[in-house]
Amino acid sequence: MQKKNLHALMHTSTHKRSYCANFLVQQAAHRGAEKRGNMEDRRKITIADVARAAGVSNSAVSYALNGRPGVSPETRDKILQTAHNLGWQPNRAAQSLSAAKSRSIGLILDGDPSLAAVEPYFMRLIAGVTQECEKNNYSLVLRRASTAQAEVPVIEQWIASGAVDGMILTNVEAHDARFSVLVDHPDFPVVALADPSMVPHLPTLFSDDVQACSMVLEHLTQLGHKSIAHISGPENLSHTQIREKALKNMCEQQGIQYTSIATDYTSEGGTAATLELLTRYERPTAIIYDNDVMALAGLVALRKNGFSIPRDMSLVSWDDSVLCSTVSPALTSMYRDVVNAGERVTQMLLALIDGHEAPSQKEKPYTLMVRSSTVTPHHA
Amino acid sequence: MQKKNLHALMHTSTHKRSYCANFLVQQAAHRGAEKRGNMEDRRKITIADVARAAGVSNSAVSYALNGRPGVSPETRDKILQTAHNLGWQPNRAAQSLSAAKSRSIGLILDGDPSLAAVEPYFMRLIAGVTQECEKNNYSLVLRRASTAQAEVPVIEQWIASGAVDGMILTNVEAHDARFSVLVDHPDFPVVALADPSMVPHLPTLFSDDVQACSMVLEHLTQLGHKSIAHISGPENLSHTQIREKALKNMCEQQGIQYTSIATDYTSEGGTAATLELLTRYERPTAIIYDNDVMALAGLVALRKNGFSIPRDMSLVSWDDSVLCSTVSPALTSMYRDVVNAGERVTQMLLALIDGHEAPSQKEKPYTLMVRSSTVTPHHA
DNA sequence: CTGAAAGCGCTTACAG
DNA sequence: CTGAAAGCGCTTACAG
Repeated sequence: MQKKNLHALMHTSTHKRSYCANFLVQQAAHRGAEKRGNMEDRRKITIADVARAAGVSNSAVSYALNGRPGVSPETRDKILQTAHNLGWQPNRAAQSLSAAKSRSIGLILDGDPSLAAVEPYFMRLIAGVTQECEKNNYSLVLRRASTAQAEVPVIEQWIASGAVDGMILTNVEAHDARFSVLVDHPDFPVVALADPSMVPHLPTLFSDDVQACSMVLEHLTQLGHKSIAHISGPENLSHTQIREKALKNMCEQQGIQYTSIATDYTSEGGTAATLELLTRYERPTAIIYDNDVMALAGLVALRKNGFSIPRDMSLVSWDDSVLCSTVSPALTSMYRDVVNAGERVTQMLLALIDGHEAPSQKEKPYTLMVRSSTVTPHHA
Repeated sequence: MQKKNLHALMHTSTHKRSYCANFLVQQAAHRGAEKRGNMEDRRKITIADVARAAGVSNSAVSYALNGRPGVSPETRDKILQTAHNLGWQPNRAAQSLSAAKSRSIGLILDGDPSLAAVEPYFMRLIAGVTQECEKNNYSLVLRRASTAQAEVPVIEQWIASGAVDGMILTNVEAHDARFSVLVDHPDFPVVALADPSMVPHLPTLFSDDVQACSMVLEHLTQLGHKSIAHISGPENLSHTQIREKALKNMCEQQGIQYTSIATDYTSEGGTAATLELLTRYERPTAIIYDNDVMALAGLVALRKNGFSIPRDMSLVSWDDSVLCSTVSPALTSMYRDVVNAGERVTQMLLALIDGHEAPSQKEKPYTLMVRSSTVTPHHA
């Protein structure tokens, strides 16, 4: 039925490109062949098929395919050969059921992952995670929830259903709603991307945001800045809290004026917070933005209000995307290798799944990319 | 036991620091307690446990939980209640094995998904796909390959292992290496995100790039442009070919000078192509970029060469990210609802998996976001 | 070194 | 309306 459709479709499109034409002929031939043995073809090839073809028992096949002792070298070769010839692949569900392992790990996208400001982060993280998964023949199972709270049932399901062997926890919040499920199941492997102080009961891969803060501050104070503002992400995120506290403490210690506004990582939030800063009596001479989208928005907003950048205001962006290096003036920013973090957090999780220890680790340090948006302020 | 932990946790969390310390102590206590009943605790709850607790047979439980006839209303209620009390969740592997369905769909990230230029596209697509998956209780399995060619073994494995019930095909190329595997398995559900003319044997969800081209051209010609350049993505992508052909044809028909340079979607590529354009004898008065990263790079490069934008050159970006609306001048760009495309392509795939027809569909039309980067050229 | 058999947790005809 | 039993495809003690 389907096949007839395809046929018709193909024949009518033959004059489009001879490439298609050829393709279609092969298609047709192939389909013709298929019609015959269809019912039989449908069945997937199992270990029993291989056993029959090789003239051995199922268990011999299993041993051979899993590289275990119990078969003679010759038998093993013969089995491997016929398995390959038949195009056998282990049935995932059967393996999982038998082993009580899914060979999958889970990641839940929370908040709005299509929010421009968080897209690059998640995508890079996923790139790293999948990269490492491929190496170990694991799959990444991706699900989605609107809030940390909404992740709870997904996690419960994962644990009870055995759909994944472990998971990666991102966007940790203070008093995170997910903690209690995880505490109830201390043997479910989990690695968090968060500061250990915020997640004392789980191994974490953490970025050294405190050190990053001190790098930024050192850069700015060396240029002569005495009044600095911080336009941050959402207050309840552990990331935000750590940066906020670190910057505040350091500024106090060094006698630097410090002010901050928490916002939401969006372009609009960045614009609004920047404008709010300008209305304050004492204006800062430098602004640190918690991401690049807000930094760009700030740059544009400042210009519209007659500021020349970097002359009248120095800007630092916390995330370093192409945007920072492409825009003019290029933005000084903190670079963090998120792809690598994805790889490492996956390594840790797989170690945990394999029953090893996975002590918390530090990410590669941030790099401060000094570009054109930070200069010595007027009065200095 | 667990509850006590949580309780304690909450009570102590009144002041920040002691929260951590206390938590650890309880953790330790918890683990200690675990050592005893470990063996029993480890076992997941199965249908047999529920049956025993409810005093019925396994099959009765199965019927009740799956909402099938075969159990009396009272029995059903009792079963559902005890299942819930015990925290039963179906074991995924067992269900998959029995049903020969994984309730998962696959997506392979190819090329370099952490390439700045493709990050937003993939992330939005994934956001849409997972969104729709959640609604239908499906999972998204994500894997990674460096090229279309490298996807082939992954696809073969998926098909033979039953790891996923179907897949979404992206970044289709001319003479795509993946076609032959898919042709060999015509019953494996696949939906492509590509123009039907490039994938005659698969249902597709396609954007109307031809219409989009005509919108852009109409906008530019109405402003008075007579010479237009196109800085495109990689030549072998079906997307690129379609846009290229459409723009070329339309320009010819309307007596507009047309030139194009294929590049790689990167910022560097955009810069280089833009500069190359400037060296040509006849300069265009407007440039269409195939993505926003290149458009921004072009804007900056033009400025560095003394061009005032939009006065000396009109710019159009094909993708509309925050970048386009935030930068100054804001870039005129083509908006495409990729999240929605992700949802719809998933709907199509799930329909196919359920044995329904899934005829090719058109995406929501592009919207031309007219902003400040396109104006009437000097000489007009 | 090899084979017959039980088990993983679910579903589903098939008898009662 | 309900229960006993076989089966999905693999793994793994356990006999030979």
